[in-house]
Amino acid sequence: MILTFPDGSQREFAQNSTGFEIAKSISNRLAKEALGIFVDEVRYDLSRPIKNDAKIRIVTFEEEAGKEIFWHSSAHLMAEAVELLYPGTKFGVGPAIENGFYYDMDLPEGVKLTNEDLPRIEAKMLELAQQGNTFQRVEIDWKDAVEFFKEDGDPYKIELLEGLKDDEITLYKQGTFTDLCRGTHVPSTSVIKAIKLLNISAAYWKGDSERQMLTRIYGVTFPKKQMLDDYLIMKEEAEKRDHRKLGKELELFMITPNVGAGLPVWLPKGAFIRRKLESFIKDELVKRGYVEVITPHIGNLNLYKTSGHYPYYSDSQFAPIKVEDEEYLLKPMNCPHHHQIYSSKPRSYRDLPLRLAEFGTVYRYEQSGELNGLTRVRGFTQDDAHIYCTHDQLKDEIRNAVELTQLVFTTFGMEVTTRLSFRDDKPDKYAGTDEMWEQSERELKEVADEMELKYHIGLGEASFYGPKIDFIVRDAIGRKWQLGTVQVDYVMPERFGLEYTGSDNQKHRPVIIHRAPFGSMERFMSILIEHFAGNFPFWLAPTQAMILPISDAQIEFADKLSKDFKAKGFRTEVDARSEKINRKIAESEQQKVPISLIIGQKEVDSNSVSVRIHGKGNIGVKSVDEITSLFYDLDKPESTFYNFD
RNA sequence: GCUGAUGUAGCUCAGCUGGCAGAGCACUUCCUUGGUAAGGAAGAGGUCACGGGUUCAAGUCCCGUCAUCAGCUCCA
Repeated sequence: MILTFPDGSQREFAQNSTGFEIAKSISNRLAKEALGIFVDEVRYDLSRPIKNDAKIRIVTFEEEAGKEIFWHSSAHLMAEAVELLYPGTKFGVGPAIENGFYYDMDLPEGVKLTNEDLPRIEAKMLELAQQGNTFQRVEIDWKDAVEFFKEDGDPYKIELLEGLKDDEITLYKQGTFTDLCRGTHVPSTSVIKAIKLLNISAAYWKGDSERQMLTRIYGVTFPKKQMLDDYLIMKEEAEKRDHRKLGKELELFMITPNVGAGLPVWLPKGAFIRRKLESFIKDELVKRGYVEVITPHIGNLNLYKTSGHYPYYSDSQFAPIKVEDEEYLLKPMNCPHHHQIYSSKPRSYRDLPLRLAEFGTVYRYEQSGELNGLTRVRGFTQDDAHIYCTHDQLKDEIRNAVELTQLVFTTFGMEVTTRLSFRDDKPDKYAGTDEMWEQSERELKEVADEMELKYHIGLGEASFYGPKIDFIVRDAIGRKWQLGTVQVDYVMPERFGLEYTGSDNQKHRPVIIHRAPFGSMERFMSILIEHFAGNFPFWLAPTQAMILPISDAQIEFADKLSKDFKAKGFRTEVDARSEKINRKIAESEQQKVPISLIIGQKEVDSNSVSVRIHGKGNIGVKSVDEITSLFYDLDKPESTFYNFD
């Protein structure tokens, strides 16, 4: 048979040659590193005979598919270890994930695992890996498979089989462990050289909170020990960026049960950065024709009954406040308030688009288990705006809103993924007519295509009143969070009876765009802190420069310098303690102050400063005029990534 | 909300099998006046998350509550 390689070259192989033999014929090294083989885009085990002419591609750990095979096989290995250590364990599913794998299992009565048990399982896995057991693929009848797992006493596998009646069933066997699995697997457990089990937690069977809670163990493995070491170092570095840790160290915010879970309190430095971000956006709003409004933190419950938020989201709202026969809700959304502003007077098509903006604080009763630093809270501020426009204006307005959101991410150099959040086929989740949905999804997609956004479509991710374009970022430890959002809404204009008078002197419904480039200030701050690892650029830093006199003799000069800088609008402090200069520098660096200005007698005599850039070091002496002009250059968003070289 | 772990000084953490509450950093005072990442000494600082229980005796064991962390479920 003729096999075609990825580079287009062809070679003849005996029929029923295996991937392993093919790899071996290329090089011994490839044979050692190969984990699987694509045969006409279908993944094969290396030991599986290839029957016909095909396009093939050998897979190693270097690529995603290789990692997937490797980690999925590792999940089987872990299951084998657990089954040996805790006989009677029943197994759910054990997939590869982005950075490793997990396996969900139902441990025998009375067995409770904690993180302390992980090294023991790791050791067992390593022992089994070293045995070099092969993964054997067994094709089997559906009935025989059910029979097998009945005997094995594993109800979860039988349930999985129920969903696979029409499929070809395969089992994989390595050592003493046999699993229902479609594969692919590594040739032998011996390729797994380094193992780290990361944590142990719980997960519902099939993700259904009504069903059995299973024990889930997460782990990661590598073909080389060094790769694990690198991974662990990276992970440690990432944890250092955690905004909860930095928020405390840099005194940015605090969360205390005395105020309430999920209700962050902003300390002076964090509040400063947040205000700075707000004014960054406000400058853009002026340029883009928005007008600012201010609305109260609570609103009549009827407002939310009209909008439909109340029935849809009553579970995640704070209970209504009853005052003199009226009920009020801590506002979970700003939109109904803004709609009142729209409808406060007759609107003409000449008034549109009307763009109402507000940093509006909203309150949602998130489940206690969901709360997480600043990324998931119960009170947060949206950089919200509602754009009321005509159909003709809609696409332009969506485009403008998306551009503003992109400006935010490019300014800070953040990597985002874009998702078109559309509805799924569960009609009770959504309001509005099919026509409205089809139209608004089409329009969103058209804009996304015209702007050449790279996006994926998230079915079922829409809000109840319309589809959205969401911008999603990752935090330091890889968790994904939605930040910016642009949403199309045909439903609220109906519900609130919003109208404008057209050029035809007839009444028409406007369309609404909900949009928030940062999303929530709290969540954005959390991501920003992690993104910069606390090293805020000059224009955002609460203290921009720390002035460090070497001895008491220079304090007077330092104070005068600081006063002059402050008069120019810069944020400088003087460290006048009787500490050695090394100490002062160390602390200024630890506080991640962008610039330290060291003042000795030489600098006083020559009206200059010795300049030290955070994370870079000493860049030499500059005159006071030079440093002032550098400060002016640095003090704007465009200088976020200023290069000091 | 669910499962599990954790909660000791402002911070980071030790405290064994129940027997006087500990360290480093930070803080205060004093000494030191220095050239690019932590000078020295002394002092002060605690309802061991909260509530209950067992015990002669509880930071330590048991129960409950709250909070935090990990994951699941949810997220306008």
